[in-house]
Amino acid sequence: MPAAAFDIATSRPDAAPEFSQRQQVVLQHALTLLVEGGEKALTTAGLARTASCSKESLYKWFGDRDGLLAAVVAYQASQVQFPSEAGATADAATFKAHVTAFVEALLGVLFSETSLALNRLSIGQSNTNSNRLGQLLLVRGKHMISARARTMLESGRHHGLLKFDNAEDAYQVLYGLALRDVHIRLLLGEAASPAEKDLKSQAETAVDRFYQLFGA
Amino acid sequence: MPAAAFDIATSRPDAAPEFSQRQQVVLQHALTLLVEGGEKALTTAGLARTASCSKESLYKWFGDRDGLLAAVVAYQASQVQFPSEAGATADAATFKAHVTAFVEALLGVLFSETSLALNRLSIGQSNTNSNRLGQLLLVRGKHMISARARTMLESGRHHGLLKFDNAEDAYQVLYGLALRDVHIRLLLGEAASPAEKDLKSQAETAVDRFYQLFGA
DNA sequence: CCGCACCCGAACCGTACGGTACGGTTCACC
DNA sequence: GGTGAACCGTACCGTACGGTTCGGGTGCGG
Repeated sequence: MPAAAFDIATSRPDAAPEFSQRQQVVLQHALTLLVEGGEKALTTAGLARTASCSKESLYKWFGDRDGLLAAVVAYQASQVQFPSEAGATADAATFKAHVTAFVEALLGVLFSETSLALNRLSIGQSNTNSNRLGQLLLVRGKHMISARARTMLESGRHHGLLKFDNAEDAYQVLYGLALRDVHIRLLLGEAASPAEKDLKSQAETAVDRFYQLFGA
Repeated sequence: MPAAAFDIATSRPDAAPEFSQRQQVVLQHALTLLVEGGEKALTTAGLARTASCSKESLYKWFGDRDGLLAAVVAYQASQVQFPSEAGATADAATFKAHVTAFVEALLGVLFSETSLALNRLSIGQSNTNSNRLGQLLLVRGKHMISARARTMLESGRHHGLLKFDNAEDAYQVLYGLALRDVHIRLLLGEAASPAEKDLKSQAETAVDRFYQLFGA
């Protein structure tokens, strides 16, 4: 992304955005504004003031305001990292622990204020301008995660630890058991209860129930 | 709501809004605009033109634009009706069928374009102006439904058909099994797959799994 | 020293939209 | 027929914000 404006249409979904150092700092400021005040708090003038850059640079780098929003989503998606799963299927106990760790990491990401803010942004824009943001968040975020999860679950099935027909279906059940209606409630602005903030026990409960349904 | 502006702060959460006939027609037009083009498509001038009323009336009835949005949410929430549960716990089979019907109705509501549009609207506004819309949707929508569901599930437990400690917890699991990540994907603008549109079989699968976890 | 690339800050423009004011019409009621 | 409330249509105002332009400053290669 050296000189041309950020264009989601021509960038491969799995390609790293490769923003310059300066641009990443600006995008981080944009993210902060979004978390604090939602979409209407992210104005080009406000971002330029906050990040101490000129509006001219914003437009040179990101094309227009939509490009800026897309860049923020792409940037944040590239920041999310999940724990590696090397050799996680050694035995039944460590595999289950690995699944639990995955769910806990998933909850940690989805319940973070930045993730909530970007989901709110993408959802709010999802019935305008051909819905680029929603697609971006899905492709760069959810679909990547679900692919990771499917390979993990299929590894468990391959080792005789799990039993299911359709990995995608099994993952969706695991997702539902872990998230239930908490995600939508948080998106709507309700505060999480103390129990819901205990991600570790939430993940354990979800995985226990998942094993009741899909354990071999 | 005869002459005063709609004020969420003073209206009881469980009170019917009681909009006049004319106002309901206008709110229906507003809902249509929202479904078609999202929040930015609902302008006061546009609504006045579409509904053949004057902006002056809009401001007299609803106070300001935020009041209009709140009125739309309240109006639509008052329109949602669930099947009655009279004598549903006669025997095990009819109770399970009743639970399945409830889940199917829940899916039907949450997957409808109007519900999706209002959720998008509320979520998009949830970090601005003290988040009145999100609270309204939660109180008038989700919490009412969850109360209905809890009494239904507790009736099942009372008749020895279900087994759980916490009805709220059990309901959330049922919700998660039914919705999984479909709701958030629809909110983000992804189209539902053919299988996901078959609400009846979706509900049956979810209830079967629910019974595996909580059946007596 | 010159030119060039890059960037900041500020001023500027056009427009869309929230909100208000006003004249004219309908209609119920006396 | 007179009166007043409710309402429509339209014109109008103020402002916020997206987007552009311009002057000036800094660093660098030649």
